[in-house]
Amino acid sequence: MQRNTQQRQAIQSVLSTAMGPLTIPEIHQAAQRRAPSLGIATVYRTIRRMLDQGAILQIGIPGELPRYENAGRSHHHFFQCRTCSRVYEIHDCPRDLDRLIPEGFELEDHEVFLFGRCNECRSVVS
Amino acid sequence: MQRNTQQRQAIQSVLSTAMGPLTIPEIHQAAQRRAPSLGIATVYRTIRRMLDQGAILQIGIPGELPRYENAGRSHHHFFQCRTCSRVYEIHDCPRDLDRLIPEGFELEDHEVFLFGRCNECRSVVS
DNA sequence: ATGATAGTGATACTGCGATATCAAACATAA
DNA sequence: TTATGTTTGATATCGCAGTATCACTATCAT
Repeated sequence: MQRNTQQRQAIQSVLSTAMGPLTIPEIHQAAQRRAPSLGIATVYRTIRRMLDQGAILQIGIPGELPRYENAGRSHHHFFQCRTCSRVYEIHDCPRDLDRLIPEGFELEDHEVFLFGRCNECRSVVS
Repeated sequence: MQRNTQQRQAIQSVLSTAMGPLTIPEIHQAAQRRAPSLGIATVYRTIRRMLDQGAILQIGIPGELPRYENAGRSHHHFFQCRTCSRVYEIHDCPRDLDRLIPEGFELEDHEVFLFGRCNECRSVVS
């Protein structure tokens, strides 16, 4: 039977308050604020179990480590800042994607990644 | 000085006639029709050199090996078939992506991946 | 034709993300 | 409080994409 440990609480808390999907190292670092001794193996184990249970989803971004976010959120896409590399959720979606595909093809799903500079990084004088 | 070998010609030919970006194993397998003894190390070396020279571009698709395509093509996106895993180019683009991003953010670039079933796989009786 | 040298193929090695191992620590039922 | 069995942290190990090595081969200017 599954136990409710400090470490798991820390990881779940980090994922619940995240602004976007996080990598394993990001989760590890953030969760150590609540559980200082947290080891990287526990992060991998916990994330894998949560994936198996369907509690979180894996998000792949080209050329990056896999990221994880809580399941059950509404359909969304991602914006990655080219300065700080952070990933933000976009709660909107392009329309008419069906018109893009060739005749005879069947569209089931789509992913949209936007890249640029986030609010915070733009306001830094460089 | 760079020499024009059978192996390089085979790899360039494969990339020029491809319907979409190819992985290293895909390039290796296809190029072996023209250069049967072609080794995988030569494919890696040649692709790396062509990347350095700007002759090809690297395309990352979430959860997949990197793919490569000739540079200088017009802006396009990708469709991946969930049955055969092949990737096709889409010569069209969603509009109005600027409206998706939050206030204060700056959009520089975008990637769109479509997933579904290609013409060929749909026509197979299953 | 031939010599200089860039390129090739086989394979050993590297880098690194992810997993397995195991003794110690902790959570929970009784 | 105690016993049981799950979880943890440190670290060894694995898997695999990609690179380095090196003897041999092929290209191409002469």
